[in-house]
Amino acid sequence: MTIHDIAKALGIDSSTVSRALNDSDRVTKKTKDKILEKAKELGYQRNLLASNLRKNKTFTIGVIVPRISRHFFSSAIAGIEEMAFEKGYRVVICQSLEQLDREQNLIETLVANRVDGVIMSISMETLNYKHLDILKTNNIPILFFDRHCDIPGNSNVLLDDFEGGYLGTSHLISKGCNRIVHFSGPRNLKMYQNRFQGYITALEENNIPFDESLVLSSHLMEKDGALLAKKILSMPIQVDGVFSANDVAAIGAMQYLKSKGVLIPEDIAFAGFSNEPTSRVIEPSLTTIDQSGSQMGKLAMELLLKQVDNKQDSISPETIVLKPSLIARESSNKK
Amino acid sequence: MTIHDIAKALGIDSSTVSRALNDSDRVTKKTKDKILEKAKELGYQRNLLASNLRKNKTFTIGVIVPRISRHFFSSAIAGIEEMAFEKGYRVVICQSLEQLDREQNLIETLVANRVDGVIMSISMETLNYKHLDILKTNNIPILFFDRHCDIPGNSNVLLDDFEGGYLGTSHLISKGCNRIVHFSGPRNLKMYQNRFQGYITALEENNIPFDESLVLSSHLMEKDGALLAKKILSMPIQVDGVFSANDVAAIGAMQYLKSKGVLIPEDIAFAGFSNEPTSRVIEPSLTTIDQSGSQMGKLAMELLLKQVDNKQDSISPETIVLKPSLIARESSNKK
DNA sequence: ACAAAAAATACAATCGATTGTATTTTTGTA
DNA sequence: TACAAAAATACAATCGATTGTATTTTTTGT
Repeated sequence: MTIHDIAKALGIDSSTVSRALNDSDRVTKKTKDKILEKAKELGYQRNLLASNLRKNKTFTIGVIVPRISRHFFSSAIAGIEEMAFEKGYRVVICQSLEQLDREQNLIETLVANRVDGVIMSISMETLNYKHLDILKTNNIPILFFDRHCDIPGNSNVLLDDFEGGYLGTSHLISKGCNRIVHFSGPRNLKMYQNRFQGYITALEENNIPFDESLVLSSHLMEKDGALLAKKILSMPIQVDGVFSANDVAAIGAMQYLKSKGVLIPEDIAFAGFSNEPTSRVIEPSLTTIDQSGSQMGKLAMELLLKQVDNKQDSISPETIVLKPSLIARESSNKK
Repeated sequence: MTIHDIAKALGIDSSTVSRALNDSDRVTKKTKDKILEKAKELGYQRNLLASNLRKNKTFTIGVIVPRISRHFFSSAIAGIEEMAFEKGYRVVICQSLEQLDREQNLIETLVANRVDGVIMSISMETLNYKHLDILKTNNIPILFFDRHCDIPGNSNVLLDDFEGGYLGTSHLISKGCNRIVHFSGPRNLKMYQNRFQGYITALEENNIPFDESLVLSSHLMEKDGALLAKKILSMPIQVDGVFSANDVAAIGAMQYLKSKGVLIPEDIAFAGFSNEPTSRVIEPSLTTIDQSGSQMGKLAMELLLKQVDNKQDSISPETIVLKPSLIARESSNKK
């Protein structure tokens, strides 16, 4: 069922049908009505493949995240999708599963599908950005989101991780902690470096000497948290607080410690990062740094669409750094 | 950059270029190599819009879920996407936000984009399926997933909700409950009807009289759970167990009750449905019915692609019903 | 009522790739 | 060497919608 079928059925030309369906003022209302009615009667559905091909525009944005099922990403996607829908765009969502080769493959597919723009959060394996060149070649704007990427000329929507690290650590200090362990993530991710720097700065500002042995790196999974907690208990120093670079590891640690009879927050206070839904529910509820995925998603899409919609007069790239906020809960509520 | 540019650069015809790029054996290896090299040199990227238009096939599957950020759906999507990727398909993910008009809009967009198939979990507002007709008109196979839809001729991948309802309720009864409230969802969703039937059957088998006033319907959000919990406390009957059709509502209720000093499971035992990550962490940990989203997603995609790939000899629709399993935790561990 | 202006519609090229058919080139064999 | 068969390549139509230009129809003013 095409515009030609409608045209034939009415004995008119397909160009008139096309214009009528696009509500052009080059078609009189009478024929417009006739055409619309016939279109409905025949169950016509515009073929966007043809339309997009001709117009060289797809109203589609590609989104690549490491893993859809991570709460932060799924809520970010929800925000991205919502804003896109509002602005008349569609979204193709892909997951890199933290693998560089998948990421590369996805980029190529998105280019082949002629998306109008790309929003992505790079994988942990991504150390260079050669595979992103074809986006530039094809003049497709890209926006990095959550995970920073320092190739110039692109927009970023990020969280101020330094500030988050600083907030979390300062909070613990203000509650009376001064031997604070930091759970950090893979060292190549800027995000974790920044949270770590925030931790250090908070210590310095409060004249607490930095102790290298209190920084424990891992992949920050729940089981890592439990392992690190075990390590804490075997330390010669009496640890009285933990600032974890994510909630998941903090929760793993808390559960291990609780099972060993350690009191939280009295013996060891906790603060995490990300505000996972679980953190509100665990007992004691986990103090954390909020990073509103949905809001970041909306912002990212809005910013990218500004570039997409004004491609010809090339809007200059912009980096938005969102301020995180501390959510103080019971896990740090030392009296 | 098109095949015509490559053709012109080499002084050959674009049809040969096309065939070379598709590795047809109608092109000799020597010219193939020449073409591939030139394609790489010019940074050629196939235009899938044109290709799909010509081939009338997009290798794209549309996925509509109520809400991406719900854990069950995001893990299902992860499974869907993984299987699609493996089979050479792409996935367009959309959320209906439980709204019928959005759902309708999304269906139309997917049809206009000529997706090869649709996987969907209908919204809570969806009471009739007229808006799905255009899929049939356009000969696009659809598979319903998680939320059953009884229009004939389609495949379904479902959980045995009856069995789940039965398992959860029986478990509570075996722990000594006999005045069990059931939190149910919107009545139009078969899923909730089935969980409810499982609840009734478990009561009957244990000679516990069914009491209509113990069935409380809502949208099963966390705040609904809290509201229903309040209602429970004002009931003339002394309730001693709650079987909730999802974890989220159960958690909302538990938190309200805990704040009111009600002991769980001693005063009121709880069982939920879905095995949300939070359920493992709340105290007491929530007994629940497990439904593996990722596995369901993979299965759904595999089944749909069977239909898509053999459209001409119309594979007969199939309904796969997965068996749920009970995860007994502390919230029902009455001694 | 008629020419000129304006409005409505038709014609035809185009987007980029695919594919059936026609033509040219190569290969093998007598 | 010649000729048929086979292989390689070129030609041209097509997918469905859009859009600049040309043509026809209607409207307007005198």
